[in-house]
Amino acid sequence: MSIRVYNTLTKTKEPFEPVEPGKVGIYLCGPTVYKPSHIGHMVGPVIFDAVKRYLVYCGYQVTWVVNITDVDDKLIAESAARGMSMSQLAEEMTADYMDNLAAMGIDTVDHFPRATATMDEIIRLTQTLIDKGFAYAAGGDVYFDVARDAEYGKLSNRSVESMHGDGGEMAGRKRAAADFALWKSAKPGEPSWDSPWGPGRPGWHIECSAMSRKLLGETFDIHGGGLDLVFPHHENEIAQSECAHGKPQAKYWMHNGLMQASSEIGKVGGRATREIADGDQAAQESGKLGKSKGASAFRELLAIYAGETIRFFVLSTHYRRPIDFSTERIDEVDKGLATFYRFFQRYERITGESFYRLEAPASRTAGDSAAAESTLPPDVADCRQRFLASMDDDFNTGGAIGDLFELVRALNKFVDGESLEESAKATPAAVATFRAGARTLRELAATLGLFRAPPKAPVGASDALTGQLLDLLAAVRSELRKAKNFAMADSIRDRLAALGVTLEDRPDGTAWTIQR
RNA sequence: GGCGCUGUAGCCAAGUGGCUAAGGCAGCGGAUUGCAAAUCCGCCACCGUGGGUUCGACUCCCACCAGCGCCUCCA
Repeated sequence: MSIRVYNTLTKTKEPFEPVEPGKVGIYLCGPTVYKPSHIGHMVGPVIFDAVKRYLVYCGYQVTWVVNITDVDDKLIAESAARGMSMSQLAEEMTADYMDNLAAMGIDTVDHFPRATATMDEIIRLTQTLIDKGFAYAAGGDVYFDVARDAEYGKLSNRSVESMHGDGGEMAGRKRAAADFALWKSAKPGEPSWDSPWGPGRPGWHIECSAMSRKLLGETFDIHGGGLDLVFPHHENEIAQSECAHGKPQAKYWMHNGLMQASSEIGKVGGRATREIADGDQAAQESGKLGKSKGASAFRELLAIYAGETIRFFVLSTHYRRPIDFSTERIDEVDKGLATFYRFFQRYERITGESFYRLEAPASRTAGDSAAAESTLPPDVADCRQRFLASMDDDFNTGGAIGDLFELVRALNKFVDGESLEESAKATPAAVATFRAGARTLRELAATLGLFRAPPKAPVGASDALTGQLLDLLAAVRSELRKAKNFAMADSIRDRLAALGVTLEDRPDGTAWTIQR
């Protein structure tokens, strides 16, 4: 009954044991805020939100840090192109990022440190590396001397010799092409900070070393990020932090697979794609989102889908696997998600209370004793065990969601078997058992950040008059059905269906739902 | 070229050295329904190809094929 985590550093699943018993520090590489976020930027936060919730559920005290890199060459270029200051641009894009996180229900991040607010620590860390002989100043720049770090390359499993880059535009100042900048001198007109080496700005990787140390300490538990960051970003971060501190930076390195844009062309198959790929612009869009011009802003996606739908979509696959992004795929998981929402309505019909107000155990131990002490519908306890086993195994959210589907089915089956929707047949004991089962669903889903609040009502449904009119139509139709005028009753149902309203005739009346 | 990942039903996707290989979407039967919807039950996979290890592999090893990522822009 212990959690196991896949560690990029060792390429194996390891038992999860925090550096300090009971406490967990997580650092996730956040965005460089120079453009609005796209769906790829949400993958890590969604996954680690679930990781944190699950760890908290398991009794750990978790501190989760997501950094905001608000100084960088890309920010300088973009702000210049837009004719605004770098800090203005950063502020705007940070707000966009925060809005997106909020829409996704990601409210578990404890700290959002900004690079520009960590400048003292960055400069001190750079100085430490120079003092210890791991870095050198050259013409206002400071570079990390890769040759001095015997362990360089251990994360991405590559040797310094194997790197045959040209060293970039600053190659002339570097001792070796693989050396990377800790500090970059400012060109005229660029934003800059004073430093012992003259005015300049931090290199790309140093800010994460400084911020993680500041908030989580020299050695913390989990460092996360996209798979694309393994090299060079995390490799360099490890080099900086570990050479400066003389101890491991993070115990576990977790990397999530990347969201890939999937176009129709990309799906045609290997050969066809190959042939097209050479010259066709569209074919290039079927690839990595970060590079793709086709990756639209995340807020546009949120205009179509509820945050919960996207969360469900991301979590339905194992985090280390790449996910193909397509609206068809999202539509598909959305249909599965609707099964849960229907169940919640069913729950409300039976118990008279909202599923969302159901109090469930917030910790695993509380859940264990609740499961042991209360009478549960058949299979519910098994589903719970399988769910926990899935999550324990490297946060297998895909498997866990499968277990949730089985749990709902067990609950629905119980409702059918006990005729709980017919008040004459529903016994208080059976309702209590049902409620305990629903509580289990709520308990487990909460660890994935699912079903915390009712989904936003579709457009129109929030309009009181619309609801009243639909109630009226349903009532009229009920009269028609009683009078055996089925032709007219069916016509109403068909015509409402054409408008996107589904009617369900139940023993106790007719329910309507508005499709998106 | 170097490092690494993936290949499971029409589609998406978990998973295990050996009972009937989760789950979702789609489809097809059935129960239920005035008919539907919803719900429940049932059906639908020999796990890329070829070898090897083993009493036994989808699961381990090798080769091959296909797709993908990284090798200093990238969550």
